Amino acid sequence: MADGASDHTQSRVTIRTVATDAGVSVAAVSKVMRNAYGVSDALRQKVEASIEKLGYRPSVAARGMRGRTFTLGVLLVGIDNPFLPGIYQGIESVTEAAGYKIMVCVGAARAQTEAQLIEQMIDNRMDGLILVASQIAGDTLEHYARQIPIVVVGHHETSAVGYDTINNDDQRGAARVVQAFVDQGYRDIAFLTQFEPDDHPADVSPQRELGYLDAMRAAGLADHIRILRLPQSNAPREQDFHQLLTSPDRPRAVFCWSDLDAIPLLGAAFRLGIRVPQDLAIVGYDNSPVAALPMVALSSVDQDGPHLGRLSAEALFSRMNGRKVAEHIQIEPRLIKRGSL
Amino acid sequence: MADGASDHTQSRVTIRTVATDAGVSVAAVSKVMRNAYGVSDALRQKVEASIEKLGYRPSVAARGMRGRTFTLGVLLVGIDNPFLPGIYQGIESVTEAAGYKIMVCVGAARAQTEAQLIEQMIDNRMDGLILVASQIAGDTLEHYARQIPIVVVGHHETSAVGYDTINNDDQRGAARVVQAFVDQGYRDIAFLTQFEPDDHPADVSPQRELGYLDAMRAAGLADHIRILRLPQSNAPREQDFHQLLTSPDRPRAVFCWSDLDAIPLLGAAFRLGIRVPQDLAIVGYDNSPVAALPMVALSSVDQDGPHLGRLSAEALFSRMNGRKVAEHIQIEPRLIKRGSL
DNA sequence: TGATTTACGTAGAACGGTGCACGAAACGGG
DNA sequence: CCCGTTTCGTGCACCGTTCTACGTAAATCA
Repeated sequence: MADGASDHTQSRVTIRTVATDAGVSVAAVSKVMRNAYGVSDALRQKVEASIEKLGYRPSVAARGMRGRTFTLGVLLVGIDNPFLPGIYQGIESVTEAAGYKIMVCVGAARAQTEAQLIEQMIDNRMDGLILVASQIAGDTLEHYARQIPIVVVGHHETSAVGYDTINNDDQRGAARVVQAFVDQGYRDIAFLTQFEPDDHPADVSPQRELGYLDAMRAAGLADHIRILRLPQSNAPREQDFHQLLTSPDRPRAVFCWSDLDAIPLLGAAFRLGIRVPQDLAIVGYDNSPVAALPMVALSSVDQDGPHLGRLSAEALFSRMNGRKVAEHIQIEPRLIKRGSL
Repeated sequence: MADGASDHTQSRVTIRTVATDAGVSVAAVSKVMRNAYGVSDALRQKVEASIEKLGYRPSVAARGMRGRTFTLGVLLVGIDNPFLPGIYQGIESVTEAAGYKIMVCVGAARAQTEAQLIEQMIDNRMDGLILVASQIAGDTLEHYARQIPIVVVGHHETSAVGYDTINNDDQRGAARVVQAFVDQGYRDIAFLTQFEPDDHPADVSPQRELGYLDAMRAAGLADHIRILRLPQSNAPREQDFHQLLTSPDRPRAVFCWSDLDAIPLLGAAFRLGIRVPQDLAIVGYDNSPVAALPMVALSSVDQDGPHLGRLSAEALFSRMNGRKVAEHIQIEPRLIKRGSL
């Protein structure tokens, strides 16, 4: 445990330093910084000159104690999820234009860790929070939402009252996949997931499962419904896939809840010499960059991450500006067809 | 631009609330929190009971004004670089054990943006900084290092005095690749990069270039030295690759500065029907997860990101504990051979 | 037992900002 | 020319912690 402190005593330039240098009061400098009402041009220029000269930057921490930090917190599920960069980029484009900064916390897809990270961001006095694919339960979120404006992306809490949700329509996306399979003449279509729908019904995977079930029934394929539920894990699951693919009743087509599993599955098939799509058709979800590689050529549902990101940042701003009634937006997913289907 | 503030006036539980509730002074509560000297068991228990009851969490921002925040800042080049998750995980493993939190800023591989982000983290009163693959010039870093303890990963500033650097030995890694090519009988070995060595000689790519040059000369292949320098860009570069691969003097073997370019190059080759490795051998750097997919099977140099991460966090802690003399650590890279070579 | 430590708890001044309340000019209308 | 408005700048009380300095009571020693 680290305990001592080094002497990085570069005696920081504070608002007082600037005030002294410019020969005005501290309050005057503060006013200039916040461009508040009641500042003459002469004053403004004096102060700005001193700020420039001294290289003054206000302390976000200190500012946060009374005012706002102009910083938004973004909680990401993990750092290696291909679905995140697009969303992040969308968020950033909006926040940057608004002059807000972003601080990121990286979760571990465990609800308790994520709650800690949310608290950390609150304790760091962020002005608002965007939670991406968080697994936290709805009532916990309502609790935090009373303390800070929150927008959730990738989590379907449509009855949430204290915060907004932004999603692609996962049920519709799943339906699109089933439809595409059916159009190609497939009937034996399985759904692969690693989540129990009862645990976190608001998560994306159960939503996709629901969409799959409905679409299969609507297509008259209720008898062919088949859910392959892997044990939940972050570890590579080559064994599971190997077993699945070599089993005598291997499905003809598999819809994977995410590219995260679809791509390794494709890899396992490749290794076993199973031809895709002749012997096995696969479709994933999230349209990660890897899916687009020609040697992968995985069909996948695109969520338009940047759009989701932009919408969530905009929703957060409007909420920070006083909107009280919750918004629940869903955008249209799009199936990108490649060689695997 | 957002300007109003909502009424998230959940009147936060502060140290004063706790003090009143427990019937002690504010200072006493503070002492318990920091488990400082001079607290009786009775006092501690009273206070802890109140903390528990009220769900008190200290404000990091306020704490940062006088003491330490127990939070480290991590600056990442971008969010979609496959080389980052491993490093991040390594950092996290040691910071978590030490009871420190992490806040992340995501750069854009532009020096100016990154400088702003560093300032942002300083302004947010982080206790120390880990910069991953930052492109900031050495003297700028020295400047910031006077204000806050800094460790740099993935940037070879071996003469740095005010901060530490942790790297894999990129020159050696490159040499390993050349050696492996030579061992297989290749002579026409090109190096593919998108960076000018003069711009940022401390970056990893110029280091790998240097290692390539030395190794080629050492192997008596000075005449076969060939640097393919793409225009620097984040955009997909299918055209560049297409042109390179269809050119009459296409090299027999290509060592890519990073999997970031090696994988798309492999994709372009696949699309053109160029057999790998029969017609074209490719080796990358960073050993990203995608490289391990059987249909990709890209040979690549592994840096052991988690190890780099752990070392950097440890270096940061030791620096925060008062070490003044800079440390410059290099670990051994390892070539992972797969089908592409 | 009296003198000295030692242990414990508290007051209060920082830290670096914000923003309200106030006063002093400058302005303008009758 | 007087008085009510604006306009501009300042003083100061916060915000939620840390931490030094200090007072008091208990424990230790001679």
